[in-house]
Amino acid sequence: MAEPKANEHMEKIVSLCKRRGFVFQSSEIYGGINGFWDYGPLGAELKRNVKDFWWRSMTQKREDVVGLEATIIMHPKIWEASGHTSTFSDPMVDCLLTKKRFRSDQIDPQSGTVYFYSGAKDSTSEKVSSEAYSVLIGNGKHPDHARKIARQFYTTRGVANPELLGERTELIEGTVRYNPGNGSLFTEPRPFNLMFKTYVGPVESEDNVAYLRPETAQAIFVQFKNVLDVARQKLPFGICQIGKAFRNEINPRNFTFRSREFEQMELEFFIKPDETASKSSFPGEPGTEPSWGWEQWHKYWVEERVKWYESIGLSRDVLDFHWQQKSELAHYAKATVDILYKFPFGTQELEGIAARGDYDLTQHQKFSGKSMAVFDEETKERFIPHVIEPSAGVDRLILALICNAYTEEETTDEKGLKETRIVMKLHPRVAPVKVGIFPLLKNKPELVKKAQEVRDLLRAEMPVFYDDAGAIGRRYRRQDEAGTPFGVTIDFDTLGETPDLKDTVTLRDRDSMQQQRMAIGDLVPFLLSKIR
RNA sequence: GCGAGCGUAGCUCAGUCUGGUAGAGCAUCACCUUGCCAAGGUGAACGUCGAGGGUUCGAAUCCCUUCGCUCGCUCCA
Repeated sequence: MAEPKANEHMEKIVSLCKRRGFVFQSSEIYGGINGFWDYGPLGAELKRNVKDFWWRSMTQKREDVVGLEATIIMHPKIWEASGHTSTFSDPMVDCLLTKKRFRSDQIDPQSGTVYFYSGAKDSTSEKVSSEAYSVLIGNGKHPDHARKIARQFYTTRGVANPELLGERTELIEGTVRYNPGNGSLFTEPRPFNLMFKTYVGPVESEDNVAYLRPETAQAIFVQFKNVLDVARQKLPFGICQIGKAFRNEINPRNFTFRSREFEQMELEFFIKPDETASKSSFPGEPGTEPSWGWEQWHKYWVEERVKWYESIGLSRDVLDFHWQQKSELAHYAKATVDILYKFPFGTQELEGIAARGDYDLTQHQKFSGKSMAVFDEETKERFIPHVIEPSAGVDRLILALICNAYTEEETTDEKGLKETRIVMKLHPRVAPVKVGIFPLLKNKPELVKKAQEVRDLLRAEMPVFYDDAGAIGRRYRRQDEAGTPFGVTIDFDTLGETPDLKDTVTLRDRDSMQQQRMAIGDLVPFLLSKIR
């Protein structure tokens, strides 16, 4: 049974997240709030490290990508142009019999005879349902069709042997209130707006409705021209952004995986349309070939992103890839590749890399009336750029890193007793704390003093954690759970008990538990080489 | 949103059926001990039993409502 095991595994991870301060439930003392999560001390550092590393990799280390930080609340027209206002607020209905959900605007109007019932009573017990119900059947069909469906419905309402009450019929035309599949009545249409709504200004009127952005991408598109004007970039080039987005999810699930408030790291990489690109000069610098068409750029970014995940410890064998079929593609996309991680609760998406064509800029040109076209000096052509969009969810990446790092190791101690060592094998680049610093013994002031000197030396360069409480092994194990990749212990040799070893410390590796002797002066360069 | 299960200390859980003023282990803090891989000693702190309401002389326990979590369905432009 794989299922209970996966749950058990996930529960251990959730438990560790709370115990060590990676993730807390938002507003916990008030009972929590569904779909919102906070990061504790270790989680906040981990997330910051991931975002900083992404930002450095995407923009600071590249010539051809610049950054942007836009507001969460933007002009509501943006969401009309992007299609979110219409597709995010469909009225939905549920079939009362099968519970299947439909968009009420996609139901084909039907005609026929409606059989109404006021309720049903059980023929063998006293049980009664007084819930009204009705069934639509095609004209000329036998009434028993309707009665059969109605009896099924009342059975689901707890009436085991329903005897239908108050039957009456009515001819009806062009209704969308009944399930075309089985004739069952739907629930009342309920609006489903996945965007969080608010009002700009003190008056709550329809004129000043605004939305919390459901994705960060649109901000980049609407500022495209401004960035192009100031950034001294030529196509192809990109604009990236890290920021919060909000979706009022129907059903948040799987710990932080699907939250209502989440953070995205997105790049919109603008390229020439294939016709223009094919006339452009070749070759350029690696990663900036101007003559590449969208398919080459798309592949390029998929590969870049996979390499990036590898560089923070998510190797190709824990990732999975899904090239979306034509039928799965969103309305704006020419091609989409999902990068997925094998979570304990299933293989789920971390990032989507979409070739969006010129859909977004064209929409904004249409809705704003402002030209989004650029002029290409080389080919003397004007065109609306096309876009490749690698869009990653930060919070689900953090969860993937945590799941991937969580390791239980069976070890045997000196007495031959089996014990479990829990280690968070986070990549040193993203680990919240880089090094733990320990005096071998607390009750020897010389050791403590020297350890504090080492702490101060290292603290200037990286996050450190100083601990002198309890046995040394216990302190190592505590840092194992926090994911701290290195431990430095100050012992009597550090103080010069063995003259050759004066001013050296033991450096313990979290994953192998191996120790090596290192001069204090070598610590900073060594550690920096591991964490950068 | 529907259905099922669950909610007691920081964590894992016992106690709930059979109502009588709250327990264990681990973790935490202090001191001691500890010469390199946790769980030695002493002491301390920690829960209005998810919340609200009801029944009762008395509710963690029974009833109702609600919030949260998990699973299945649904949803995920």
